[in-house]
Parts: sequence; C-alpha cells; structure tokens
Amino acid sequence: MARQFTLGKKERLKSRKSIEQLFNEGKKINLVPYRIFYTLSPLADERVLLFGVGVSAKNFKRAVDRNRIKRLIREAYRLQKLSLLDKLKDGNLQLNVFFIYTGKELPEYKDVYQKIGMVLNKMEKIVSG
RNA sequence: GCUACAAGCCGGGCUAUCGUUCCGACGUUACAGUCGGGAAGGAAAGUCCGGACAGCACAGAGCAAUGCACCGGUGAAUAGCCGGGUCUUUUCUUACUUAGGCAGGAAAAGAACAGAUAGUGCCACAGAAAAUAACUAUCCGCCUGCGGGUGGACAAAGGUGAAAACGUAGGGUAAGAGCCUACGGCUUAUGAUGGUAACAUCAUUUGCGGGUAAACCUUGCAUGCUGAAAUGCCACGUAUAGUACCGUUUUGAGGGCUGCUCGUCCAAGGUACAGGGUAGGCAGAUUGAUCCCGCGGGGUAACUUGCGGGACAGAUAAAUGAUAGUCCACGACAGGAUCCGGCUUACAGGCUUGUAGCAAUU
RNA sequence: CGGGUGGUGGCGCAGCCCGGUAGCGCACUUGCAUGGGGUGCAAGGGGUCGCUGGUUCGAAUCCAGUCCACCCGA
Repeated sequence: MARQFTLGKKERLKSRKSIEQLFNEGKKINLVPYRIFYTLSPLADERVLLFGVGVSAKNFKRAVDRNRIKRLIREAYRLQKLSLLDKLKDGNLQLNVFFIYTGKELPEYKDVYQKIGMVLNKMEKIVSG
C-alpha cells in the first residue's frame, strides 16, 4: 500500500526546461498573496501531477524567510492534493503547477492551508470541465 | 550572595502523527516499499583580505596598473594574529617654580609610524605677509616748498590666524638679522656600546627652510590573467547552412605571447548580420594546511609538536518542516551551494572562570 | 556566484575629480495685479548632505567601516 501524503522527487518539477515552458505557455491564476501557473495536457507517462514553489528574493531579503514560506506552502499542498490527484487520474490528464508567493508579509500556517485549499478546489473545477 | 568588567562556552528540550534528502542492508527486471544511520552556523551573513584547486599562458625588454609600507616572530598565506620599538593623547605621581609652567617616571588607549632639503599643487576668512617677494616700521644717502619725496640697506617688530620664519642671554651693527658666542631644543651624517632588528645611549658633526602625501607624486617591495556559471568527459540535437566584406606562393586577412608597446612566433581561413539546435547526465564535490577531547614536550605569546581516542551535510527549482501536547529562563541573530584560514557586522537569554567593590557568616 | 551605480529641502537634480559660500527647477507661504480663478511679477521659509569613525585648522567633497535602494552578466 503506497503512502498518500508524499511529496518526493518524482512529484516535483525538476527540469529547468519544463519550468520555463510553464512560465511561457502556462495559464495564470491570481489569488491574493499567491500566483499560480499551470499547464494541463493529456497523460504521457506515470507522472500525473508535478509541483513547484517560488518566493521572490526582492520581497524577502533573508533566506530564512524564503525557506519558511516555501515549507509552509509545500506542507499545505502535500496534505490537500489528494482529491485533485484522483480527478486527474479519472480524466487521464497531466498537470504542472507552480506556486509563487507574491505577498510581502510572513504568512501564518492556518492562512496558507486555507488559501492553498481554495486554489486546489479551483483547480479541481478546471480539471473537471 | 549581589553588582560591574574581561575571556570562553551554549544558544530550547521531550512525546505522538504526517513528511524531505543522502548512505547502507533487504527487496524488485526496474520502480514501489521496509529497516538502520547521517543531515546547516557561531556567525552558514557581508564578500573586506589571504590561500587551496582548475583552465589558459609561461624566449625576452620596456611602460603602465594594483596593493603594501617601524621591527621581529607566527603561519600555506594576508592588510590576520603575537611580542617588541617609536610617537601622540589622557590619567596618576615626584622634583623645581609665587603662580603660569616645565622636566622625569608609571599606567591605559590609539597610530594608513617610508619620504614634505626630489619636484609640482593647495592653505578659505583674517592678516603686511601663508613661504618668492612686496607694504608699514627702522637705518643711510640725495632733494625739499620741512608736509614729505626719492634711491638703497635690512629681514621678522607690525592688533591677525589652525599655523608666523629655533628659544633665552650677551655681543655685534648706520639700523638689524643664527650674523657671532654660551646654554638649551630639534635635525643630518659618521663612529662606539647594547640589541637578531626597529631602536636606545654617548661622542663628533651638518643644519634649523610651516602644514598637507586618507593632493598629484617619489622611493622600496610584491603581483601573469580568469574564476566552480572554472574545467574534463558522455549523451541528445541542428542547416554537407544563407548573405556581405577581407584574405589564402611574394604584397599575406587574422591570431598567440591574456593590461599595453616593441620584438617574436603561427597562419588558411577570418569578421559581421540573419537564422537553426541544445540547455540532460557524470566527474569537479565533499576526509581536509580539518576539527574536538585527554595526557605530555617546546615557546613570554601567537603558535607548534608526540601519543591515544572520537567526529565530520552534500542538495541541484535546491533537502531539517508542519500539527497537537507538555516543561522551563517562553526561544535572539539568522540557513549550506567548491573548500579552507582570518577580518567585519547582527544577536533574546543562559552557564563557567578570573579580577574589582559591597554585604554577611565561620 | 561575480561585477557595477546611487543615497543632498516635499519631488527631480547640480555641487564631489581639484576640501573653505550648500545651489537650480517644480512645489509651498505672503504680497501686488484681476470682479474671481488661471497666469504673471516681487519677496520669503524650509536641508542631521543615509549612518558611524578617521585624516585635516576645516569634510556634502578625501579615506575606512556600515545600512538601504537599484542595475548588469549567466
């Protein structure tokens, strides 16, 4: 039985090329302190859902703060991605997502969890039709 | 015990659930999965110095540029560190002095402490003048209408200023002036003594011509250039690919000698524009001038050395987190990105040791 | 990772190389001109020269350290 709440190397965007493609060709969602890029395409291999995070060094000068925001977003995503994954499997689709934090204040985990949940719900609706 | 200062060390702990990365074992065709172990700092930061390492270059000469600048030691090396010298400032103290002051000694702090008689520049305001002179004053000669004018001599007396032409006394002179003499101060050179040396003391001697080199500069010494996006290898892929210009025996386009010039060597392709492809993997790359502990040796110290034991991340869109509970002193500054040595800056709180003061007990 | 530029009145800039008076435009205040406004004319106020030290008689300017903002290479 495979574990469910994982976020290993195989589930993250690892290629510079695919990331650049995502920024150039992907669609965009703005949700107050976040900006999400995504591309939806027919399933090519077993990698159904790929994920990435970014925080601008302009808004957060210290690496400690950037690391913390990325960790919080990753955690919220990890715990809430399951139903989106099921929808993608049903539709035989492949999705790349990239989260960018555009706010200027350090967020609380509860807010991050809530907002990421909203984003994922939106994505589900887009995937469904 | 409390307070202050200095030095050194630490800088949240525990439990549960979910999760990340690397290594090993099991397992698998290969994944998946399971088990065990490792996983940010004292500054990882700023990138201010110095190296290691790598590539290119390494026949020579000249010029330039940059850095450093008392001496010795330390170390792979430095603008770091340690010790010493000199100077400056502050404090204390002693002798002399009516006082002002001045000389010596001690302690602490600081010093970008080579050169201002190599040259050039600058020094606002004030002041006669900011370094060459001129002006006032002084003295001498001549003229005079007795107000002064004019030709010379003189060199620091002239309310200033941050800074004023060695100080005091005497001689000297037409009047003056280190012009001369004595004492004192600073300074140049030589010698002697002590010291590895910087330097100190003494003797003789040269002069006394302000400051500024964190102004240009001069002198001495050092430095090849470029940095892991360096560099080597493998894989994938495109256009046996276009246009223009220059050149291909000699008249040679261009290139190397990596700052430039000379000089020298190579040389058949080169330059520009337009367009196309790739942007994956492995090595570099984590164990090294390494760090810590104990005992011992050398050295004033920085540091070094012998023996024994222990420890040491390696990611690559980039890993240490989240949630809940609990304890306390309620958690600061802040996160690797080739590595190491230093410097600088940020930092809640706590612990240890030493010194000084206060209080109390025996 | 490497390299560079800039912090001067409320705003945009000059002065810095070669040290001695901080200046310009817009804005602001007051007055005059107009029936009123725009506009024009005249006068005026306002600056720790990012911060901390050093050199110097004297620092916005020179030097060192530090903070902040911005840009470039890949």
